[in-house]
Amino acid sequence: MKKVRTRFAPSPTGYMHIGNLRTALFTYLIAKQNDGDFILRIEDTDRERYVEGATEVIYSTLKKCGLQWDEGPDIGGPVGPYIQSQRMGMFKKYALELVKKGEAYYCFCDKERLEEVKAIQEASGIMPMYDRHCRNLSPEEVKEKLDAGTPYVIRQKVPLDGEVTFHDELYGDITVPCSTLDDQILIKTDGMPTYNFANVVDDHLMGITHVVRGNEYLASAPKYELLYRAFGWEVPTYIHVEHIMKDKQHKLSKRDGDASFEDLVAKGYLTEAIVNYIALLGWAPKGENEIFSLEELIKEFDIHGLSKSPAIFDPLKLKAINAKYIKKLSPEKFMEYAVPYIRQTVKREDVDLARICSLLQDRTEVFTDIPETVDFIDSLPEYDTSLYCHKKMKTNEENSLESLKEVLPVLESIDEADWNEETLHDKLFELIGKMGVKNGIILWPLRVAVSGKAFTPGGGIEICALIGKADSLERVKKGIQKLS
RNA sequence: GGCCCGUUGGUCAAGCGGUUAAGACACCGCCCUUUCACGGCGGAAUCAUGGGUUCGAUUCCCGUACGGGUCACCA
Repeated sequence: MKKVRTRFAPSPTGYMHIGNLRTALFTYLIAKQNDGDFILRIEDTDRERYVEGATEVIYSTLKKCGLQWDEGPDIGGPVGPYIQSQRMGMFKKYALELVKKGEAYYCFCDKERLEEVKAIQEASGIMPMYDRHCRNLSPEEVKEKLDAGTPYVIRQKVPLDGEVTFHDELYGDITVPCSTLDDQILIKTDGMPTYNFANVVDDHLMGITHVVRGNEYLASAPKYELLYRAFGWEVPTYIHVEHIMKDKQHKLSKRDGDASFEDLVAKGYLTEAIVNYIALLGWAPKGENEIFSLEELIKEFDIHGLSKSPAIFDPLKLKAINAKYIKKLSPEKFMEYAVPYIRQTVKREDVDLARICSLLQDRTEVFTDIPETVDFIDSLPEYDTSLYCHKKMKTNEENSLESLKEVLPVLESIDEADWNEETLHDKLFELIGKMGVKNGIILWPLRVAVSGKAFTPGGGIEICALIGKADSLERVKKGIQKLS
């Protein structure tokens, strides 16, 4: 069997959209699970959209995600060049070949005429399409115009009737009447190929066997099919994947601020979690497990598990997956990631950062949540006394006040030198035992008093140990004062 | 508008003619626990709609509704 070769062909826009990254991932997975080659081709022919440094964004994102290519602009390969703008010269020859075969033709219509035709068609409610004015020019007429230097394009000669059937690995066979297909332009007036034409020729020349692309290209697939047939080339396997949506109506877009890989990294997500999650967008694994490393994805991925309806990007689910990856981090690695975030709000030097991290790791979903969850360490936030009321703990403002009044002398009695979790635990449980109450009656109010928050990393004991004796006492007193 | 594609629980989704209709996320309840969290266990679904085909349709066919894509000398 032929060696599998897949390609990722992004335009350098300076921005790696999640949908593109997912296409790259799927493309990579198909290559690797078949011991094939993954090729990177930069499609930079749109000069107007060209952004400085954009190619580097593509390189670095793919590398970070582990999608290493086997051939590409930077490492070369047997079918280069891999930057489309450097391939521009080679297309016209193929278009001319089609003209010779009667599968394409010269068109000398100028823009004005085309617009006129279009206007008339639109006015009469017909779908705008080239009226094939130049389709049947005689060889003499063509030669005459050519000799006169008339500007021209080369158009594909689509059959006037009948239908075309093309195959998509996901959708199966799709049949379309030829009458709905336009005689699309292959070579522009400037001699350069259009995207659709360059794509077909490049894929063939590069020996691409599988093409994964967005669903928006489904409509142009029949024209591709016709082009391949006209050349007599083997058609690659096409897999059209659905879009990634923000919600049922709207695509994930740049302006939402979470559409690109960089956005997600900035939001505190781990690369591995992002890759894992986007694999799950529109693809469902066979088993029940959803957590996969790249290696595991290569084994598990199956294009037939792809969904034919749009996938909606669910930030909540990404968070849950990210949390799982954070839990798997070694304590050292977690600390490396977390400390900069902790330091955004915790400036004091006398805190045990390692302890904060160990308390934080199991309850961190996204790193960017950290600054807010630890902001009480430096200073007690303003809080409402309703926090003291907890139905399950059976606490209310009255008994919380009682508890804090009992707790205060106990805390005061502990020596500065013995101020640690162990001693605090012993002393407080001694008190709990003496009072004959449930843990929560004492511990809940204490946690609220020293943190001013409903959710904290660690309980009252850990927090007291963290912020030290002086602050603990002060905050408990503040609590008593608020409740009195 | 023409052509193409899709429609399963609050959300994302398995499912490919006969199932107690997976799982995840969210939610609720319980349990555990040095209190919140984490973890564990449990809970909830007339498969968009109307017709067929079939002994039997979530699964196949047709229509309807709704949603998406596409109709450039852009990629």
